Amino acid sequence: MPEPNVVSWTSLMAGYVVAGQAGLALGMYVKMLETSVKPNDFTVSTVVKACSILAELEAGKKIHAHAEVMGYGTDLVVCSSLVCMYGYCNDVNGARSVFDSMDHRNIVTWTSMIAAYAQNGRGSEALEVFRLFNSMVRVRANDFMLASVISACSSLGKLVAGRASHGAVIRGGHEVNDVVTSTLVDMYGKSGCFDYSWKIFKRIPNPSVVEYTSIIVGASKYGLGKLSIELFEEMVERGVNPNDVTFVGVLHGCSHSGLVDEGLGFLNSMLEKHGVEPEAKHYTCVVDMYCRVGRLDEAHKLAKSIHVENPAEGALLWGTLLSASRLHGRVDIAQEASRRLIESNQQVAGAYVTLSNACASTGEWEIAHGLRSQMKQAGVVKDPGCSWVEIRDSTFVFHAGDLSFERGEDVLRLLRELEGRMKERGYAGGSLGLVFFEVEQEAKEEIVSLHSERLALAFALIVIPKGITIRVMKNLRMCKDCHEAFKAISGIVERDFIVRDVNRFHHFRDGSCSCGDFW
DNA sequence: TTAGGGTTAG
Repeated sequence: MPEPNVVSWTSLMAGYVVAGQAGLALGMYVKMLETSVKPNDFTVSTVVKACSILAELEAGKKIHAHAEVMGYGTDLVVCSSLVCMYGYCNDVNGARSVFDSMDHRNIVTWTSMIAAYAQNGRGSEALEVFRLFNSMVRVRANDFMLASVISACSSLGKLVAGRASHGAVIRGGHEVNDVVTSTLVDMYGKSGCFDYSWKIFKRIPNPSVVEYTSIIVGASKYGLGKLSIELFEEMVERGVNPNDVTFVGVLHGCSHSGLVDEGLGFLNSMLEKHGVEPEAKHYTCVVDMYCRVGRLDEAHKLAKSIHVENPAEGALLWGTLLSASRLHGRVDIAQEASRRLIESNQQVAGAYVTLSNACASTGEWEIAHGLRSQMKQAGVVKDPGCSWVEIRDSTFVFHAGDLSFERGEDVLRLLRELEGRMKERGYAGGSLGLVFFEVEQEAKEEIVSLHSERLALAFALIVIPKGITIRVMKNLRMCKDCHEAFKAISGIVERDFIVRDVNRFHHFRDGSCSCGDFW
């Protein structure tokens, strides 16, 4: 074209974006600025989208500034694209400030804001914006918005809100939308209702890779490793190609069900059979797999050989090994793992605490105390974790060892009783977290170091009236045996409430029982 | 010629 105009330039950039060449779209924008053709609002929205895809925050900010100067700072579409861009680049506050600055918003703007929160692990704020949308806007949420809302519910384990959103999906006729169904499969799986997940999944005529992956991840988290392998095989047979996330899902399943050989088989088949290059996250699953069956040295050897792309990836890898070494009393490996975490400035507080606990568990009290002092001196503070349980509309939060809540005494009494009965039946002591320490040579003092999850569970057992079905996750950091014993003793058959941990779905972590057994 | 959604290991 002898004289491309603004529409020609913008079309070309939009074409690059569609074709997955967002970098080239940005390059074209730079070229365009060298000509006499001025960008318009359409151009700006397009390049902002390119920045979103590339997660290029700095470029995005420059374009944002430029847009303000050119007078597009109040345009609805430009602003919506900016909200989305800041969200994709993990600058949620940036997204919110654009959102707040807008005089007019439409459903796309609202959805972008909700998604920005949901994608950045800020589910409660996502739901808060959704509530605001419902109170301010007379338009009904559509499939795009509901997908983000349901995703926020699953990250929070909010089954009540998730069910309500499912209702909105049905009323709006969005059940056929595959993005929506995959969020539902995921949400029910993460909220303790695998049977619902399964029902929804089974009704999908031709599940996509994401829908298959969601159900595989769900099965894996439930300790149904064999089922997750069967689902994987079924999807391959049906010609659906697994992706990197799918492999994380099956490897996770193998790891949590003690299927080491099967897991290694999957790792080795990834590239050859399925064209998916194994990454650090896949090797991390395998490290976890070795750890759960007590093969710490192999896990350690593998961890050392893995190339990590960034500190966060390394933190996941070494954090896995660190907690397993603590559980197995391998102070040597724990020391190396925590050193690596601290040096890379990742989860520093957690690394100190876990190493200190590892030393304490092998009786090296002086080192354990020394590490705590070091933390104090360095001003490193560990945020206490918590668990919570939703009963009807209320949420009850619990912290480890803290009994200062209503009916705290009753909870302690119940746990003592259950613990006593488990011991009578020959299960290892400490399985409910009541630990006895030698204090001052002779006196034995009971120190309550109850896990927050168990407080939440016991509280629910007391508060939920008899006659209501109680369902318990295969969880609570118990091995299979202790879990079965606990279920039998406490008379729990099924569950109707869920105990949540702040570290997302901690309680699914079977295989790491405090009795020390692995399976 | 423009903006929005899903699955991921400790």
